[in-house]
Amino acid sequence: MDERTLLILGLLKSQSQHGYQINDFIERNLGRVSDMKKATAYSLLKKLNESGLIEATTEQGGNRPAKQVYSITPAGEEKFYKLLRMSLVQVNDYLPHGDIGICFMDQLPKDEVIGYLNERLAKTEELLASYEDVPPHVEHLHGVNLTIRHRIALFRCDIEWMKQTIEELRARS
Amino acid sequence: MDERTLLILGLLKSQSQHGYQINDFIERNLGRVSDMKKATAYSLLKKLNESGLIEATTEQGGNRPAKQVYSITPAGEEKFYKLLRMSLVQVNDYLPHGDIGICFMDQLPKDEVIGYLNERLAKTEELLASYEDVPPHVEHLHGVNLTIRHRIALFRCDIEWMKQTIEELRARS
DNA sequence: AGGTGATTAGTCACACTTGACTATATACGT
DNA sequence: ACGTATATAGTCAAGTGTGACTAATCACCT
Repeated sequence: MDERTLLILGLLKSQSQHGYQINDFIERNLGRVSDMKKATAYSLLKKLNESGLIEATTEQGGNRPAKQVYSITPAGEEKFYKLLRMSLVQVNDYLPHGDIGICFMDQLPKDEVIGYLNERLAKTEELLASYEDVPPHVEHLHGVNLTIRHRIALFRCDIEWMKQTIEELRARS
Repeated sequence: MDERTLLILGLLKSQSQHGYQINDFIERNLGRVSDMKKATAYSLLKKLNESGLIEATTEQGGNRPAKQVYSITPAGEEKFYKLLRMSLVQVNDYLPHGDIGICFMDQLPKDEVIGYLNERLAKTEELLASYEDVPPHVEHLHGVNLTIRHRIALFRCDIEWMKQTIEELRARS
């Protein structure tokens, strides 16, 4: 949740905006960095507002319904820097999602498992290709490009591991 | 949540046991594969019991309070195999935890960021070493060893990425 | 026989997250 | 002028996950 707070504060730091814009930006540009959903963003905005890290001004545009425009407060900026520093020193400890299945692989015939892993391997290679093809560029967020490289590296690592695992299974008596 | 169901069904498939044993086994042997907490395990057991995938028999031992012993049902075994197959073909899509901070790194002085990343690098190397040193061995769950290798590979990948990133930051005008 | 700490066994209130829903405004074709 | 599709802006019920708590038993010392 700290990560998500950091994200919202970071976006509001560069520009005041309302919930919709924030969610839109995340969906369009940061889908590879965060999977926060709209409803979560709104509820976080509400919480951050209540705790004084951001403040809302009601904007009346024509005869539209009123919208809230959120801006970061000084307290919010402080929190932003604190969370940013925390995030930068934080070790990534992966719990790869699919590894519980790997634990129980002996419950299926070896050849069937090899088939599934090959399927997974192919899908992962496709996904990797989609990252390699599209050179990303989020205007003022240079760091995003580094995260894309990060994920490419992780996919390659996963692919190597799968190949090695399949090889080893094949070699089993 | 499917992953967690798979884990519980898998453990009950090899042996009927109560909630405490399940949680204990996860904490002791599978801390590197799942981070499911005790309360979650109990609530899952309850749900799986209600939906007929497992069944509970009350065990009265001496004058202790009664405990529930859970066993997998035929429906549960079917579900187990279904989830296992799903898990094996499922692509891992990493959203590395710390990458939101990376996105905003330009908000801090370059040298400060390099300092933090070096700290993170050192911590990750330590963690990697702890995985490399202790040769793991979970008796009847041979697949666990493969997951350990998986995580070692991911740590190495992360380390490479950090080194590369730090290098690039250093090289910036 | 009494105290202390670990082990066994489990519950519960609370926080977080999201799918599905509401509702207005704007664009655009016909 | 009218439908209808899309963008804008947000809410809410329901599900998931867990820290903190309760409570009995056991091991061991003194």
